[in-house]
Amino acid sequence: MGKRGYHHGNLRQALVDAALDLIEQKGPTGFTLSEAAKLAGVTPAAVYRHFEGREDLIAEAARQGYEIFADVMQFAYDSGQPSALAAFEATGRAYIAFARKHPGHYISMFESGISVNHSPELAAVSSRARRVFERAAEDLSRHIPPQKRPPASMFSAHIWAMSHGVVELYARNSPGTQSPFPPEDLLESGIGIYLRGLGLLPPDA
Amino acid sequence: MGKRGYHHGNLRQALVDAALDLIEQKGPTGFTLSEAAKLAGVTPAAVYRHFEGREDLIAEAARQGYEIFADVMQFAYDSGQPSALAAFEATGRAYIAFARKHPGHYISMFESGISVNHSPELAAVSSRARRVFERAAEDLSRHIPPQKRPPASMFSAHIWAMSHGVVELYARNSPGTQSPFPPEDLLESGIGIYLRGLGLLPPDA
DNA sequence: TGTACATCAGTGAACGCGCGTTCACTGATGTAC
DNA sequence: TGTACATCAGTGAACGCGCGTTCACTGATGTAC
Repeated sequence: MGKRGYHHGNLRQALVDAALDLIEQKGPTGFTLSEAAKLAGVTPAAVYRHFEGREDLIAEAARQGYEIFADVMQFAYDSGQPSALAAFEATGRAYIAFARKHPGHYISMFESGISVNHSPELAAVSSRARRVFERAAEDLSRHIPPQKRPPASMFSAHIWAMSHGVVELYARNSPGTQSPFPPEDLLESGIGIYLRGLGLLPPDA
Repeated sequence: MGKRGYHHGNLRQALVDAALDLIEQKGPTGFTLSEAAKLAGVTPAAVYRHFEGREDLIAEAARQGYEIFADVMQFAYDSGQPSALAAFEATGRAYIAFARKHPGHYISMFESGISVNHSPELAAVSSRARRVFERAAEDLSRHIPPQKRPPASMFSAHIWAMSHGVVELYARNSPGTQSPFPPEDLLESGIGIYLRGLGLLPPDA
């Protein structure tokens, strides 16, 4: 199944890239199939050779995003081993690094309104990403005395929520508000305080 | 300047209410000026008697949202006095209660892409809301020994981020994901752990 | 190597649609006398 | 109280636009012989 040759070469991926560009620039609302086609140097009708339609194209952008996201998180997790704490903190940093480096993907995944159940592939890769996050939380929570240990999934939900909140509120200039601190620092210090609250960091580091 | 009488009575507010309904149901993307007019029982052109256009209508919905939001936060803050901790926790709870009770407003404010600088009124009321939040954080941070005290604005940014993240990720069914915990509990426990990390709650409550 | 043929990615024209916005108007309401 | 007039909220028709999508087609590419 050679993709080289033919008229365009690899229009499918070119369309995904165009969509990511547009979504990054103009938000999920501003993205139109026609414009993505134009950006890829092709007629709107050509899109239908590769995708079922507009939503399907966004879903593919999101899928590729989750794929990168899951890989990046997995790599961060692995590289922090064997320390549970280091692994956990690395996944936190990887989260925000991903959002910064791949804003088009991030928006497709979390702000485009696409359902994670759009396709089985999308559902699969999104839960792969979630599992990395949860595993990091589980490993770390083993260091907490059982009687005061919150469920690992709650733990990871807290961190995910704070990460996402930081990205949405402070890592974009959109709300017109200036972020008072660099998002990376904001998240890192927030997670630090949270982990201290769990007794996983010394009380006065 | 009597608003009663005339043809409709109070079309301006009816349009805002219609917009809020639509935004709540179909997201900021799904909202159209024409549909809002139809919902208010009026021709699209009539909207232009009261608003400059589509964006202006959304901005007014957001403005009313911030107004309610700031009031609610202020009330929560006041009713937690004189305890700084109680006041702080009350504003946290008020945040998520607002998001739950006024989803249309919440979306207009934070997800519609409207700039907080659309109008001076909008900018003013949004910073009023932020100030309540920051004041609660400042009061509370006075109980932290100065040398290990983070800036109050960072503190409030952490809490705001976690609150927003919980709302976006777990208080909507949109991503198809089931929330593993009620958002209220998730946020309350998250804030509790965070405050413990700051030494503002006993280590094993 | 050269020719005939099959494939199928991308074309270009067309469609119906709902959008936001404009404009001259109309007719219910409020007001002056 | 009644009549003439002014106001102006909402109408209805029209606009140009870009959207997503369809369809029969064409012509560059790859393949068989």
